[in-house]
Amino acid sequence: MESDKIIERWLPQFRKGLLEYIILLKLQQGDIYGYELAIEIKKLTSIEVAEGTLYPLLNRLKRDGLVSAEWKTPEVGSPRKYYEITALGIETLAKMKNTWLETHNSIINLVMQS
Amino acid sequence: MESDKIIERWLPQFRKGLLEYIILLKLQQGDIYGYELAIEIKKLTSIEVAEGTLYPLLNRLKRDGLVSAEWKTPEVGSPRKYYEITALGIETLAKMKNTWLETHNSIINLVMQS
DNA sequence: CTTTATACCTTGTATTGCTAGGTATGCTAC
DNA sequence: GTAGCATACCTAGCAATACAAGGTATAAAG
Repeated sequence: MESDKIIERWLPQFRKGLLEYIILLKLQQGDIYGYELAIEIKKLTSIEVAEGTLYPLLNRLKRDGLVSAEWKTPEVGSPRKYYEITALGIETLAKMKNTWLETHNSIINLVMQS
Repeated sequence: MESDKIIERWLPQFRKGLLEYIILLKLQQGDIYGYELAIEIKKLTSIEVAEGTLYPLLNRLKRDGLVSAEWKTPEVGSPRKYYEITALGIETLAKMKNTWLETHNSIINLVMQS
Protein backbone atom coordinates (compact mmCIF):
# COMPACT_ATOMS: atom_id res chain seq x y z
CA MET A 1 0.00 0.00 0.00
CA GLU A 2 1.30 3.44 -0.88
CA SER A 3 2.10 6.04 1.69
CA ASP A 4 -0.59 8.50 0.66
CA LYS A 5 -3.24 5.87 1.12
CA ILE A 6 -1.94 5.04 4.56
CA ILE A 7 -1.99 8.72 5.49
CA GLU A 8 -5.50 8.99 4.18
CA ARG A 9 -6.57 6.17 6.44
CA TRP A 10 -4.49 7.46 9.29
CA LEU A 11 -5.78 11.02 9.20
CA PRO A 12 -9.22 10.21 10.61
CA GLN A 13 -7.55 8.10 13.24
CA PHE A 14 -5.10 10.80 14.18
CA ARG A 15 -7.28 12.19 16.90
CA LYS A 16 -7.69 8.64 18.08
CA GLY A 17 -4.08 7.99 18.61
CA LEU A 18 -0.89 9.76 19.17
CA LEU A 19 0.34 6.31 19.98
CA GLU A 20 1.24 5.26 16.47
CA TYR A 21 3.09 8.53 16.04
CA ILE A 22 4.98 8.14 19.29
CA ILE A 23 5.93 4.55 18.52
CA LEU A 24 7.22 5.40 15.06
CA LEU A 25 9.21 8.33 16.49
CA LYS A 26 10.73 6.00 19.03
CA LEU A 27 11.50 3.34 16.43
CA GLN A 28 13.25 5.93 14.31
CA GLN A 29 15.84 6.20 17.07
CA GLY A 30 16.66 2.52 16.82
CA ASP A 31 15.22 -0.95 16.99
CA ILE A 32 13.31 -1.86 20.10
CA TYR A 33 11.10 -4.68 21.33
CA GLY A 34 7.54 -4.40 22.58
CA TYR A 35 8.06 -4.82 26.27
CA GLU A 36 10.84 -2.22 26.38
CA LEU A 37 8.80 0.09 24.18
CA ALA A 38 5.97 0.14 26.71
CA ILE A 39 8.42 1.07 29.46
CA GLU A 40 10.07 3.76 27.33
CA ILE A 41 6.75 5.33 26.34
CA LYS A 42 5.71 5.52 29.94
CA LYS A 43 9.03 7.08 30.90
CA LEU A 44 8.89 9.60 28.06
CA THR A 45 5.22 10.53 27.99
CA SER A 46 3.69 9.24 31.22
CA ILE A 47 1.28 7.30 29.01
CA GLU A 48 0.84 3.81 30.35
CA VAL A 49 0.31 1.63 27.31
CA ALA A 50 -1.57 -1.55 28.08
CA GLU A 51 -0.08 -4.65 26.51
CA GLY A 52 -3.47 -5.39 25.02
CA THR A 53 -3.09 -2.09 23.18
CA LEU A 54 0.57 -2.25 22.27
CA TYR A 55 0.96 -5.70 20.76
CA PRO A 56 -2.05 -5.52 18.45
CA LEU A 57 -0.90 -2.03 17.44
CA LEU A 58 2.58 -3.27 16.58
CA ASN A 59 1.03 -6.07 14.54
CA ARG A 60 -1.06 -3.54 12.64
CA LEU A 61 2.02 -1.44 11.93
CA LYS A 62 3.73 -4.57 10.66
CA ARG A 63 0.72 -5.63 8.60
CA ASP A 64 0.74 -2.20 6.93
CA GLY A 65 4.46 -2.40 6.25
CA LEU A 66 5.54 0.49 8.46
CA VAL A 67 7.74 -1.75 10.59
CA SER A 68 9.39 -5.12 10.29
CA ALA A 69 9.96 -7.60 13.07
CA GLU A 70 12.63 -10.10 13.96
CA TRP A 71 13.04 -12.49 16.86
CA LYS A 72 16.27 -12.21 18.77
CA THR A 73 17.38 -14.29 21.72
CA PRO A 74 19.58 -12.37 24.14
CA GLU A 75 22.43 -14.14 25.93
CA VAL A 76 20.38 -13.85 29.10
CA GLY A 77 16.62 -13.59 29.32
CA SER A 78 13.54 -14.37 27.24
CA PRO A 79 13.48 -14.13 23.44
CA ARG A 80 12.48 -10.71 22.17
CA LYS A 81 10.70 -9.56 19.04
CA TYR A 82 12.59 -6.52 17.80
CA TYR A 83 10.84 -4.01 15.58
CA GLU A 84 12.55 -1.92 12.94
CA ILE A 85 11.03 1.00 11.06
CA THR A 86 10.86 0.51 7.29
CA ALA A 87 11.39 3.04 4.50
CA LEU A 88 7.63 3.29 4.19
CA GLY A 89 7.47 3.84 7.93
CA ILE A 90 9.94 6.72 7.72
CA GLU A 91 8.07 8.27 4.81
CA THR A 92 4.78 7.96 6.65
CA LEU A 93 6.28 9.34 9.84
CA ALA A 94 7.41 12.47 8.00
CA LYS A 95 3.83 13.13 6.95
CA MET A 96 2.57 12.46 10.43
CA LYS A 97 5.07 15.02 11.70
CA ASN A 98 3.66 17.63 9.34
CA THR A 99 0.10 16.92 10.39
CA TRP A 100 1.12 17.00 14.01
CA LEU A 101 2.88 20.36 13.66
CA GLU A 102 -0.01 21.92 11.76
CA THR A 103 -2.53 20.73 14.28
CA HIS A 104 -0.35 21.83 17.14
CA ASN A 105 -0.03 25.33 15.69
CA SER A 106 -3.79 25.54 15.27
CA ILE A 107 -4.30 24.58 18.88
CA ILE A 108 -1.68 27.05 20.08
CA ASN A 109 -3.60 29.76 18.24
CA LEU A 110 -6.81 28.66 19.89
CA VAL A 111 -5.20 28.67 23.32
CA MET A 112 -3.66 32.08 22.72
CA GLN A 113 -6.96 33.63 21.74
CA SER A 114 -8.66 32.51 24.92
CA MET B 1 -19.92 13.36 37.69
CA GLU B 2 -16.84 14.95 39.17
CA SER B 3 -14.08 16.39 37.05
CA ASP B 4 -11.41 13.89 38.10
CA LYS B 5 -13.59 11.02 37.04
CA ILE B 6 -14.19 12.63 33.68
CA ILE B 7 -10.46 13.13 33.21
CA GLU B 8 -9.85 9.53 34.17
CA ARG B 9 -12.23 8.40 31.50
CA TRP B 10 -10.95 10.95 29.06
CA LEU B 11 -7.27 10.10 29.45
CA PRO B 12 -7.40 6.77 27.62
CA GLN B 13 -9.42 8.42 24.91
CA PHE B 14 -7.06 11.36 24.61
CA ARG B 15 -5.13 9.77 21.83
CA LYS B 16 -8.42 9.09 20.18
CA GLY B 17 -9.50 12.62 19.97
CA LEU B 18 -8.12 16.06 19.94
CA LEU B 19 -11.59 16.94 18.83
CA GLU B 20 -13.12 17.27 22.27
CA TYR B 21 -10.20 19.44 23.28
CA ILE B 22 -10.49 21.65 20.23
CA ILE B 23 -14.25 22.05 20.65
CA LEU B 24 -13.94 23.02 24.30
CA LEU B 25 -11.17 25.49 23.45
CA LYS B 26 -13.40 27.02 20.83
CA LEU B 27 -16.39 27.13 23.16
CA GLN B 28 -14.31 28.93 25.76
CA GLN B 29 -14.10 31.84 23.35
CA GLY B 30 -17.85 32.17 23.23
CA ASP B 31 -21.07 30.35 22.50
CA ILE B 32 -21.38 28.73 19.13
CA TYR B 33 -23.73 26.35 17.35
CA GLY B 34 -22.85 23.04 15.78
CA TYR B 35 -22.95 23.95 12.13
CA GLU B 36 -20.76 27.01 12.61
CA LEU B 37 -18.42 25.02 14.84
CA ALA B 38 -17.73 22.54 12.06
CA ILE B 39 -16.86 25.39 9.70
CA GLU B 40 -14.67 27.08 12.32
CA ILE B 41 -12.77 23.88 13.13
CA LYS B 42 -12.05 23.32 9.47
CA LYS B 43 -10.86 26.90 9.08
CA LEU B 44 -8.68 26.72 12.18
CA THR B 45 -7.25 23.21 11.97
CA SER B 46 -7.96 21.93 8.45
CA ILE B 47 -9.78 19.06 10.14
CA GLU B 48 -13.01 18.34 8.35
CA VAL B 49 -15.42 17.19 11.02
CA ALA B 50 -18.24 15.07 9.68
CA GLU B 51 -21.66 15.98 11.03
CA GLY B 52 -22.09 12.37 12.05
CA THR B 53 -19.07 12.91 14.29
CA LEU B 54 -19.81 16.39 15.57
CA TYR B 55 -23.43 16.17 16.69
CA PRO B 56 -23.10 12.95 18.70
CA LEU B 57 -19.93 14.38 20.23
CA LEU B 58 -21.70 17.56 21.30
CA ASN B 59 -24.47 15.45 22.81
CA ARG B 60 -21.88 13.47 24.76
CA LEU B 61 -20.32 16.68 26.04
CA LYS B 62 -23.77 17.82 27.10
CA ARG B 63 -24.60 14.48 28.69
CA ASP B 64 -21.42 14.72 30.75
CA GLY B 65 -22.19 18.28 31.79
CA LEU B 66 -19.26 19.96 30.08
CA VAL B 67 -21.53 22.11 27.94
CA SER B 68 -25.13 23.27 28.01
CA ALA B 69 -27.34 23.87 25.02
CA GLU B 70 -30.08 26.31 24.15
CA TRP B 71 -32.17 26.77 21.03
CA LYS B 72 -32.13 30.23 19.55
CA THR B 73 -34.03 31.42 16.52
CA PRO B 74 -32.18 34.14 14.63
CA GLU B 75 -34.15 36.95 12.97
CA VAL B 76 -33.22 35.38 9.66
CA GLY B 77 -32.47 31.73 9.01
CA SER B 78 -33.03 28.33 10.65
CA PRO B 79 -33.15 27.82 14.39
CA ARG B 80 -29.77 27.08 15.95
CA LYS B 81 -28.72 25.11 18.99
CA TYR B 82 -26.12 27.19 20.77
CA TYR B 83 -23.66 25.49 23.06
CA GLU B 84 -22.10 27.11 26.11
CA ILE B 85 -19.23 25.75 28.14
CA THR B 86 -20.07 25.05 31.80
CA ALA B 87 -17.95 25.55 34.91
CA LEU B 88 -17.24 21.82 34.83
CA GLY B 89 -16.28 22.18 31.21
CA ILE B 90 -13.80 24.95 32.01
CA GLU B 91 -12.33 22.93 34.87
CA THR B 92 -12.00 19.88 32.67
CA LEU B 93 -10.52 21.90 29.85
CA ALA B 94 -7.78 23.17 32.16
CA LYS B 95 -6.77 19.59 32.91
CA MET B 96 -6.88 18.68 29.26
CA LYS B 97 -4.56 21.60 28.57
CA ASN B 98 -2.05 20.24 31.06
CA THR B 99 -2.16 16.78 29.56
CA TRP B 100 -1.83 18.24 26.11
CA LEU B 101 1.20 20.34 27.05
CA GLU B 102 2.90 17.44 28.80
CA THR B 103 2.35 15.12 25.88
CA HIS B 104 3.44 17.76 23.45
CA ASN B 105 6.69 18.32 25.34
CA SER B 106 7.37 14.59 25.36
CA ILE B 107 6.88 14.42 21.64
CA ILE B 108 9.07 17.44 21.04
CA ASN B 109 11.80 15.67 22.97
CA LEU B 110 11.35 12.56 20.87
CA VAL B 111 11.47 14.57 17.66
CA MET B 112 14.57 16.43 18.83
CA GLN B 113 16.42 13.24 19.60
CA SER B 114 15.90 11.82 16.14
C1' DC C 1 -43.04 26.30 -6.27
C1' DT C 2 -38.84 24.43 -6.82
C1' DT C 3 -34.15 24.67 -5.58
C1' DT C 4 -30.51 25.69 -2.58
C1' DA C 5 -28.45 26.65 1.82
C1' DT C 6 -28.81 26.30 6.54
C1' DA C 7 -29.11 23.42 10.56
C1' DC C 8 -29.77 19.40 13.15
C1' DC C 9 -30.19 14.35 13.82
C1' DT C 10 -29.77 8.90 13.57
C1' DT C 11 -28.46 4.18 12.06
C1' DG C 12 -25.04 0.98 11.04
C1' DT C 13 -20.20 -0.35 10.27
C1' DA C 14 -15.32 -0.57 11.08
C1' DT C 15 -11.74 0.42 14.02
C1' DT C 16 -9.49 0.47 18.17
C1' DG C 17 -8.10 0.96 23.28
C1' DC C 18 -8.39 -1.70 27.06
C1' DT C 19 -9.53 -5.40 30.54
C1' DA C 20 -8.73 -9.77 31.67
C1' DG C 21 -7.20 -13.48 30.74
C1' DG C 22 -3.43 -16.69 28.86
C1' DT C 23 1.51 -18.94 27.55
C1' DA C 24 6.48 -19.59 27.85
C1' DT C 25 11.11 -18.68 29.39
C1' DG C 26 14.69 -17.75 32.54
C1' DC C 27 16.43 -16.01 36.97
C1' DT C 28 16.64 -16.19 42.14
C1' DA C 29 16.00 -17.50 46.82
C1' DC C 30 15.22 -21.15 49.74
C1' DG D 1 15.45 -28.55 42.51
C1' DT D 2 11.66 -26.13 42.83
C1' DA D 3 8.67 -22.28 43.93
C1' DG D 4 8.10 -17.76 42.98
C1' DC D 5 8.96 -13.76 40.36
C1' DA D 6 10.21 -11.04 36.31
C1' DT D 7 10.51 -10.92 31.55
C1' DA D 8 8.17 -11.15 27.17
C1' DC D 9 4.64 -12.07 24.09
C1' DC D 10 -0.23 -12.95 22.72
C1' DT D 11 -5.67 -13.06 22.20
C1' DA D 12 -10.87 -12.78 23.00
C1' DG D 13 -14.41 -9.83 24.00
C1' DC D 14 -16.32 -5.36 25.33
C1' DA D 15 -17.15 -0.47 24.99
C1' DA D 16 -16.37 3.71 22.77
C1' DT D 17 -16.25 6.36 18.68
C1' DA D 18 -15.31 8.36 13.86
C1' DC D 19 -17.52 8.28 9.80
C1' DA D 20 -20.60 7.37 5.76
C1' DA D 21 -25.01 7.63 4.38
C1' DG D 22 -29.09 8.59 5.07
C1' DG D 23 -32.88 11.58 7.01
C1' DT D 24 -35.87 15.99 8.65
C1' DA D 25 -37.15 20.87 8.82
C1' DT D 26 -36.80 25.75 7.86
C1' DA D 27 -36.10 29.74 5.10
C1' DA D 28 -34.09 32.34 1.39
C1' DA D 29 -33.54 32.77 -3.79
C1' DG D 30 -34.71 32.02 -8.41
